[in-house]
Amino acid sequence: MRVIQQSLLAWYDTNSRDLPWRITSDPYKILVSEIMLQQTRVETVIPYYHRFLESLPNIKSLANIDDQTLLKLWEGLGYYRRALNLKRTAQQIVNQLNCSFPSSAEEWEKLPGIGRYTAGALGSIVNGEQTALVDGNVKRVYARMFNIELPVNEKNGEDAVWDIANNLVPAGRPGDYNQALMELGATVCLSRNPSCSICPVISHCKAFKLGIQDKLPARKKKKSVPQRTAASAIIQREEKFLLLQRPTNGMLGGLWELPTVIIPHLDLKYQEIEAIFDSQLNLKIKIIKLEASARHAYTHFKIHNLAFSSQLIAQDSRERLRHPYKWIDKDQISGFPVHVVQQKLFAQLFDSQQKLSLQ
DNA sequence: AACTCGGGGTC
DNA sequence: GACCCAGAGTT
Repeated sequence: MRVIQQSLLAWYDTNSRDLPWRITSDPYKILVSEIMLQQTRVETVIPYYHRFLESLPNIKSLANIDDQTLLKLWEGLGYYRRALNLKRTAQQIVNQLNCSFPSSAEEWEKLPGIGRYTAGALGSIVNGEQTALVDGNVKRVYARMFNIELPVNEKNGEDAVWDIANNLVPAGRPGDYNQALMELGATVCLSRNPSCSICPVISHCKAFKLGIQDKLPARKKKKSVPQRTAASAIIQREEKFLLLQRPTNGMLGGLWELPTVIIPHLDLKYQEIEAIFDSQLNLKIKIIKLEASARHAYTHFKIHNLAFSSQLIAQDSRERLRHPYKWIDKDQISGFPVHVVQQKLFAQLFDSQQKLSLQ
């Protein structure tokens, strides 16, 4: 075994954090952790991880859960497609693989929601296979260690890191080595102000030798994101209001919200917004008054979401709605998975006493 | 290769 | 504001 690998493993043995998915060898639990950790920080995942496994302790319980319960467990974690794909993976393991988990990265990667990184993680950690993995941490560590100048968010740079990772993953303790690499990136080889003085592999780091660790890894800049405006309708009937479910295919799929449309800009006349509700949702309403407003930033656009108290005009229009819907009491909201912009609106509408006393 | 798909922490 | 995080899937 090479010096880099020995140094990193020795460092990992005494400096690794006590993360909940590291004290188990249950493939199911490790699978759940890896999916949750995609593009999501360790500290964010931990409470979700515990709650998820408490409700769904094994692969069969996940395979059989209904989507609404599943999404409620995922609520606030983001990238909700991950949860639905994870369930599909569980179903394939139960029904097609007879409850036996894949035995290699190649087999893992055939399952939905498991790409190159996650397959490498599961192959090495669960199966003990000598297989590499590259995530944001590994890109940063290796880009600095080997002075990779190519942008790591483009194919060339990514391939360069994968080549190094494939060459360096050891036959012994591949799972620990891969985790050590990520642990180093998460706690020492930080994006900003890396703690080079305590780095166990500082003597192997080209960037440190050149004093350019702050300039690596190189990334191609992303373009700025557009601003969008949305209008939501608070439509009350007796003590209840109308909630719609978003289509499972698109963004925030399967989650619930007030009837909501995208509008071209902020200062449309009420009449014009009403026409958009009609054409987009088949919902004929009369807007009464602005009640709440929330802003939110997604990865590829920003949104300003307004909420208007409204009246339903055509009583039968609900029968032609393009989405699943429910009339619910405000106390029932907590039973539905709701995305964060709408949570912000609900907080303004219901949590403060002066607002919307419901008729 | 570019785009879609969340949310939150950080500076 | 911009950047980034144990990325994957689609076009």
